[in-house]
Formats: sequence, structure tokens, C-alpha cells
Amino acid sequence: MNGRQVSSSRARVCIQDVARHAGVSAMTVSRALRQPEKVSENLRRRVAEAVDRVGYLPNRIAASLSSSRSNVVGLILPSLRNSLFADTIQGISDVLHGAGHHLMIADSGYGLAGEEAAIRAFLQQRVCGLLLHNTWHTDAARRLIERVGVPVAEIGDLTPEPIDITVSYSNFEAARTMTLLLARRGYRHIGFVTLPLKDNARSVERQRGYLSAVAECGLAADPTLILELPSGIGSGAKAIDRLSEVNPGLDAIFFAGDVLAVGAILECRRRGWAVPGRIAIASFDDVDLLSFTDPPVTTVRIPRYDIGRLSAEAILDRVSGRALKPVTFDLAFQIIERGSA
Amino acid sequence: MNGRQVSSSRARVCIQDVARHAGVSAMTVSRALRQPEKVSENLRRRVAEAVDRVGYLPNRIAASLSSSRSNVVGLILPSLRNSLFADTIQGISDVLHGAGHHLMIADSGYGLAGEEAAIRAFLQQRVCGLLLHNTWHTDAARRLIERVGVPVAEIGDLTPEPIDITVSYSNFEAARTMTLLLARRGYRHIGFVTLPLKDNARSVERQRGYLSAVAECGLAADPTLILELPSGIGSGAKAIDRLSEVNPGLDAIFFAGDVLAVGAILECRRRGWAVPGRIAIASFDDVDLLSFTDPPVTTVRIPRYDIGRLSAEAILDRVSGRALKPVTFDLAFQIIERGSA
DNA sequence: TTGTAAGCGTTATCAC
DNA sequence: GTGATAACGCTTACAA
Repeated sequence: MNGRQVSSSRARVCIQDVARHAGVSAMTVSRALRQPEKVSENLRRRVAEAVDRVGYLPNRIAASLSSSRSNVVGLILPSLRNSLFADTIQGISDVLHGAGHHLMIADSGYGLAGEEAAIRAFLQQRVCGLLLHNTWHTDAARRLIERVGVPVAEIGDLTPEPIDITVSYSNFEAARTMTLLLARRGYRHIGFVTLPLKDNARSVERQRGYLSAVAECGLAADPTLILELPSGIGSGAKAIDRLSEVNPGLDAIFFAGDVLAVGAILECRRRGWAVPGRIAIASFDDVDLLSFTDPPVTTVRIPRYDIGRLSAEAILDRVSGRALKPVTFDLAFQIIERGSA
Repeated sequence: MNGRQVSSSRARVCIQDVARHAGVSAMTVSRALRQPEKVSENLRRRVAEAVDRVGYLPNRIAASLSSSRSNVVGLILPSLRNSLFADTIQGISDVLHGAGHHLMIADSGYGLAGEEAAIRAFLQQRVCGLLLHNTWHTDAARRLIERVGVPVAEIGDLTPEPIDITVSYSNFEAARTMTLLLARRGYRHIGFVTLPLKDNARSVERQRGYLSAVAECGLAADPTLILELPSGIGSGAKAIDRLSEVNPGLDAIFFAGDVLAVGAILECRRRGWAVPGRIAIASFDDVDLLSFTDPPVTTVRIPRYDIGRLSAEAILDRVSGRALKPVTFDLAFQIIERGSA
């Protein structure tokens, strides 16, 4: 193996080299490659030959600088570790790569400051579009985006005042709908476990949805029925513990995150509590896991792949000038009724 | 909201504007920003002021072109949808962003041709390094990489003949070890279910590991004990079906993928088969799911976050010139013994 | 310590 | 249909 040596051709092959080999000008090569129809048949062939003879790899950096047009889209997620985002990323990637664009990914670490830093970094990379999972941003981040005028799609929640494009579902309505379902099933003391609310519009909206439903049904808006816990299997058990201790009448719990619900199911089994006999359980985010528990968990299914696909398409439409006005895609969530409630 | 208008300052702010406002040359601004220590105290302040007065966002595209140095690393995975990769991506991202670099992601669609296309595209973007999950590549892809001389780390399997850097674990040894464990436990008719072998070195190596262990133990290398199935919950049930029909004596199955094992566990419960009483089950890839099944599944745990972290560090070392020679990190896998075997 | 000039590899523009 | 020339916004190399 001697590939490591950078010897032979110190200088990278550039469009000039192709031009020389094809006996034409650089400009003609550029045209032959990007608008083959604008060039004579035989020239197209000569250029193509020269390209693989010299092993030419067009330099997109130079092209971007020259044309002031980038083909990279930036995506900022709260975390890359959370496998919930995988479907969305795939949706984005499928659309982007299908159109000759590229995807840069960063995480905000579940904080607004982290998001701002990532946005600034992406703007320095001159991304042609920005996909943000957050709907809350620092003032500085908003100003940055508006000043640069880069197309942006917010995808984590259907915000009423989007910066530009928004493609998502309503966390508020989803939580409200699930809570109403529980109430309709006859549960009267419905607990709610939320993930951390700080800097997280989605968590806040889900809690608002729960509260709204509770009020609509004339149930007591009892603060002791609400618990904020960090994500994790252990939190599910802790929730059962705390909520049932303070509220002897507790007959259902709605968890704002899948992992919490799994922990709760396990804790119930440990205690020998029948689900939903002793207590009903509902969840948010339809991860595969939830259909394998015993009983399987009633939950909200989110159109994750489509959120990715449609948001990427909206960005490309904007980039290409095909669409100029802000758009809102309100994608439908779906209540998946299973055995736990 | 009037941010959409691109009016006010048609031309983007550039380093010249900062220079003018600070009363210095462009070069001095560049230096003040990149090597503050090489510049006088008061000048540093004047430049900093000018920067936020005019709202300057350095153009990394121009910087890259000018310096022939990019700060973007490309990662190519078989699929983005597979949540197994999330930890690895986070590991990579943490290191890269901590060092002011960026991450581009693409998927190869589980095919060698797809990988080659992604590699070519990334090289056109002039990435400074490449992280490949595959260890098999088309000849053209290898030539491309060697000609350009870009640092590469292969991370999906510990290949004996890496292109450059390799940071992974041995799929062969992991599968072999697990199979030996089953043999030591007294199972004599151990089935093996592999994921598709086409274009997939990891699958092939796992199967080799199984075969090697079987041979070592003097067990029959019975082809009817081996089954190749696509991933998916349904495949687990199918495997139980087919293998047990042909092999009445079957007493254990080793699944080369987590989802398969979950499907098998469910199928066993449906049939009322005791696990491991009637049949033992072992798996590969320690997804959370496997510890929640009943019984929890004995499996191989892979250091996924560390693979990401260390491979990214190795790439950065190479990029910065700190390390020049190929490296091999053989990260340890871990057998997690649980109830299913 | 600071400034000048010449690229980096393309594409936009306008002649031919 | 094809080519010459000037950007694009920054950094390298070197001069002051």
C-alpha cells in the first residue's frame, strides 16, 4: 500500500488542466459540465474524456465562492444521540442528496445558546438553508438569520410565529387530544409527567395541551398531578412513586416522552399493578419499543420522516427561487390506541 | 415581520468593510481574528468593535479556497435511519465541533455504488477527512481516495487492511466469542441468523466468527443451521419457524442483529416456548430494547460513542499534521450476559 | 507590528 | 457555440 504518499501530483487537477487536454477554454469545460445541452455534441464528448483522463474533481468550494451559491443545508437538533431524530434526518437527506445538495449536522445540546453558536457557525459556512428543530431562539440568533436572509424551516413544533417556513405538528394539540382521550375513557385523576421545560418549547406546549384538556373536561387542575423529570428509564418509576403517593386516586398517567413510559410500565409490572386496571398509561413519540411492552402503550405517532422530507423540499424550493413566501405545513399526528389505556 | 426582505444591504459585509471601520487593512483584520496574540492590544479591540458594528460573519468558503484547507469532515453510513448509529454520530460531532470543525453526513443505502457516489460528492466539497462505516469499497472509490490523499477512517469493522486509519472492534471476534459462550453453556445445535451478506463486510465477518467457533468446538458445521434474512421484527419469528422445523434438535439461536432477536423473543412467548429452557437466544448490538424483553437478551455491546470520538480525533490529528502514520484502534466489545441464554 | 500583491479555482458577463 | 476577463472574499508570502 503506497497510497498515503501525496507525491506524484502535488498540485490538484483543476479545470484548466481539463481545458488544456480537451483543447478548449476553461469556461467551455465549465459549461459542458453544467449545461451539456448548451454545447456541441462532440465537444461534450471531448470534455468528458479529458475529465476522466486527468481525473478531474470539480471544486465545489471555488464554485460556491464564485457563484455566491452554496449547496449545503445545515440541520440543528437538540441532540444527535436521540434516535427519535433518525427518521427525520433520513427524510431530509433523501431529498437533499436527490437534488445534489449536502447536509451538515450539529446539535444545540438542548440549549438556546448552543443553538445560536451552531447557527453562527453554519452561516459562516454559508449554508444555503437552515433546518432548526427548536422554535425558540435567542434574540441574537433571530437577528443573525434575518440579516443574512437565509431560508429557515422550523420543524420541532408548529409555531404560530415562524421565522420563515414551518413544517411540523402541533405538540399542543397532540397532548390535548391524548388527554381528552383519557378523560373520555373515564379516567378522572390524570397525572402528567413532562420532560425538562427549560428552553424547550415542545415540552411547554405539551404541558399546555394537557392543562387545556383538563380544564375543558372540568377536571381539577391539580398541580400535584404534574411532575417534571429528566428523561430516562428511572424517571418512569419515580413518577409512579411520587404521583401515586400524593394522589391516592390517581388512575392514569400521561408521559410526555417514550422512555418515561417504558420505565413506568416496568415499574408497574414490578409492583404487580395491572395496566390499565390499576393505572392507565399513555405516552408521546411512537418508538418501536412501545409496541413491545406488556401491555403495549397507547401513544402519539409523529410523521417524522415526512417532517424531514417536506421541510427539506420547502427549503430547496426557497433556495431555487421556486417559492418565495413563508409556508406552514401542519402535519397530522396520530393517536395509536393500544392496551395500556 | 420584515426580515424576509433582502433589501438594506444588498452586498454582504466582508472583511474590507471591517477593515475600513477599524481604520486598518484587511490583512490586519484577518490576523486580529485568527491570531489575536500577534496583534497589539488596542488594535484587537478596535477590530472586535468594528466586527460587531458592521455585523461581520467571516466567509469560511473563501477562507477554505484561499488556504486550501477545509474544516468539514464527511461521514458516510449505510443508513441514517438506523438508530444504532446515533451514538457514533454524537461522538464524532462532539469532537469535531469542539475543534471548530463541521460534519457532513450522507448514507450509502447499504450499497458499494452508493458509497462511491457519496465519496465522490464529498471530495468535490473538499472535505478534510472522511469517516466511512464500510470497510469494503469499490475499486474506483479506493483509487479516488488514494489519489486525493484525504485522511480516512474506517469504523464499521476492524479490517486487517485499512485504507488508512481504522477505529473499530472485530465483528469476527465478537461473533466468535458469543458463539463460544453458547457452546460453553452446553448448547450443541446453535443456529445462526445473519443479516444480508451482500456488500456487507460486517455481516460476513460475524458469520465467519460463528463458523470459526463452531469448528473449534467440534460441532457440526451444518448449513441448515444458518439463515440469511432481512432485518425486521418479522424475520425473528420466521427464523424460529424455519430453523426449528429443519433442525428438531435446535437448542440455541444467535442473531446477528438486535431487531431479529426481539422478534424471536416475541415469537417464543407466542408459542409458549421457555427461553432459554426450550431454546436459548443471543444477539448482537446492545440496543436498550434488549434489556426490556422477557427474558432480557444476552448480547454483544459495542463501544459506539467511543468509536465516533476516537475516529474523529484520529482524523483531526491527521488533518493537523500531528499524526502522520496509519493507526489501528482495536476497541473492546463486551459480552452482556442476561437471561436469554 | 502592519500592509501590499498575488493567488486559490471557479463562474458571470460580455464580446466574438 | 466559444473564449477572454474580471470578480468571489479570503490567506499566503513577503515587503515595509
